[in-house]
Amino acid sequence: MEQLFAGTGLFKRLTPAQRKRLVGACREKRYAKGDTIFRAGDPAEAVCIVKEGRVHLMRFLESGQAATTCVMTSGETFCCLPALDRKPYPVDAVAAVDSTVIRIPTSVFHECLQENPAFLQDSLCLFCDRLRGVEQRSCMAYDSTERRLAQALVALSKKFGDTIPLTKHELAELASTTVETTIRVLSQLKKDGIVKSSRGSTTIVKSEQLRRLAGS
Amino acid sequence: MEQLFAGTGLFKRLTPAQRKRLVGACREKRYAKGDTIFRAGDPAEAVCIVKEGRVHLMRFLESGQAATTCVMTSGETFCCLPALDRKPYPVDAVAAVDSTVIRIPTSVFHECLQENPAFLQDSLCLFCDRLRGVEQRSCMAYDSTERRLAQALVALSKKFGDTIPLTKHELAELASTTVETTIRVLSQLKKDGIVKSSRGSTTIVKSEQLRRLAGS
DNA sequence: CCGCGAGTATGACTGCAGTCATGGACTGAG
DNA sequence: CTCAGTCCATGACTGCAGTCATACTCGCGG
Repeated sequence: MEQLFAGTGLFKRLTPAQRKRLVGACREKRYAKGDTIFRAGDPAEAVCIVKEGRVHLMRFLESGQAATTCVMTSGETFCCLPALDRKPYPVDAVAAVDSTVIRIPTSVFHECLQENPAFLQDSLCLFCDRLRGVEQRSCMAYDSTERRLAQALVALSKKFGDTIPLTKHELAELASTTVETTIRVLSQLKKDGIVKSSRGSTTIVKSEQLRRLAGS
Repeated sequence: MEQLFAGTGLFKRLTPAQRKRLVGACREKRYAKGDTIFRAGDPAEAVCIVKEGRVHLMRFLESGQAATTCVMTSGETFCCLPALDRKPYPVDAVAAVDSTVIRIPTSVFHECLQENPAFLQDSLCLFCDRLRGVEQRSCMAYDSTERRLAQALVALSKKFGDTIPLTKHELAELASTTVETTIRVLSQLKKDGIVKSSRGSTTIVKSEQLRRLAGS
């Protein structure tokens, strides 16, 4: 448990006492595949760390379709934003597979923030990065679906390596498109020898070419 | 000059000494319509405040077309992000009309940040808001152009009031669409009595209905 | 006064990707 | 084994919005 906090960059400058306090306060919880961990609009009760499994952060668009904004895997922290500004969660969090999540009460997190300027500064840095990332990605929305899919695959390969264990449906939600279009694009990429794909997973074969499709 | 800093929420908890230092360090500069203030990728030399005029922050998409991400008017501060993380500007800044801009050297801004935790905290808050805003808007990309335009108009009316002094071309760049489509949509809205429009400006007539089109 | 450029407007055409429908393959439960 | 449910795949159709072409109006400079 301790090493979860040591490993996560955000927590690296906590004092030992603070770290201990966090560890003492946090609770572990299991979720079955498909379970909702929290919904957009819920009060932000906890900062979460994925201990094991995979959690998707998603928004539901006006059109009714779901869009996955972020895939969190083992060791990753999510929803520090609501903990920092004490506003409700902005997204839904759903367990994409059976998962274990560690929950740190917002209040404790917030206390540490108040008493530790170094932690405050690291949080600010994290947010600078996030902001750049989101602004970057928000342009990508106007690209072709092929490019969006390529970008999604490239991003995922940083987490999962060359074999990405997501269904076509999940890929579609990440690229904000439909399953059908996802399959059509992947079929084309397969013909070009850029990826392989099987039930529930997609494997990148020529990462260089894929990266080029994604555009930089 | 002083009141610019007092007015901007971000600077409200600077000490008098810090405020004086900022005022002493900053330089005023005039830009003609169309001038580039800085380009994406340039090192972040200054935090900017629009003293007078209108500045557009824009990105150039892979497709080559320009997208305006933000319209800054008198009194507004922009590009604190690069000042905070000391990375290059992420967007281009262009004077949309003849404008005067106050430039605060990044170094001074950064010094204040280091020595003043309250300022640090306010910066973090600002970024929380920005992050929520951008994430919100990034979903909007997948809406219809009509809704995007409606949202752009609603947002602009908060800065300019009911009459928005932008050309159709500028509106198009804000909604990430083309001039032609913008004109077509506005024509429809005009027929429905929701807006009026003339050369170089658009006036909102039925803001309630427009807001409904924008979706919440 | 004329010419030019910017802004606005409209029509015709096209293409990307979403929708709908159908069917096959695999997996797990009972 | 059977059945149901999920996942993958493909074809036919459609519509939104982008592209291209054209033209009118306004304002400014020479």
